[in-house]
Amino acid sequence: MATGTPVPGRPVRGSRTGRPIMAAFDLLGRRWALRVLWELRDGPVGFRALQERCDDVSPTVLSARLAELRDAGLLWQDESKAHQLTAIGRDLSRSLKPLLAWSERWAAETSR
Amino acid sequence: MATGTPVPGRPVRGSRTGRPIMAAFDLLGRRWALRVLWELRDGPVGFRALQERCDDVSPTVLSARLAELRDAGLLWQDESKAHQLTAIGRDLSRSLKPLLAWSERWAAETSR
DNA sequence: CATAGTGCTACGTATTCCATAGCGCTCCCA
DNA sequence: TGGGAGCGCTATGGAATACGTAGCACTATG
Repeated sequence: MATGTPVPGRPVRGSRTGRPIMAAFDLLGRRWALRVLWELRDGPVGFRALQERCDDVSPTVLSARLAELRDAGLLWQDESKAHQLTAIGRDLSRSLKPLLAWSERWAAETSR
Repeated sequence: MATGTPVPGRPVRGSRTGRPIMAAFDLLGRRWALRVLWELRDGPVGFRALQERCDDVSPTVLSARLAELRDAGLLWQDESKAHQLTAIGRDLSRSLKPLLAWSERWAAETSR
């Protein structure tokens, strides 16, 4: 699984260029990846708690996403095995904030 | 396919709440969704051209993603069948800009 | 010990994605 | 007016991914 993790600088699934944004799209465009980052935005969370927050995602997939995001350097595990964001991971989390605001405009738009 | 499209205000795959951000995660967390929005950021593009820009994504998936994004109100087709962003779609595209900047910091971080 | 809780893996099934082929249509130019 | 080239998009079968359930190993607590 480690070698399949998208990382900037080398070709990824869906792009031969290795451009960072393409690696990001590959990494984040996998099921539950965005959600996991989102649920970790306020601090460390254990495996089962994280699973609950993600509407009981199957442990198989959660484990795979966590491993990928860890390999990509976005999160890590402390001594108590809890998962939490790294500095660059928190940075990404902040970069996703505009998405929250957008989604509410989208909701307003859609309900009209 | 139309009924499976995530839309804010009703339950989506991965969340019963229907909160807009969750619908967005479901919609955008599908393969090629982010990439398609990205490639449409500068104006209308035809089906085959879009396919090329997305590193020859299979037409099956491209067609599915386009239908979902269309149902979600993020893009539409003009008379010549070219696909382009709606106002709210362009808004989302702008909201993704911070992601580009982040991906470059990530690349710098990773190569060290 | 026993019980309960946590982190995570195994494994079989369901869903999604993918590659290739090709249909129907329009445009162009002989 | 017909033949070719381009377009948008769908059909189909096989490969990859996600899902759901069960359960193992470990720790803390009684």
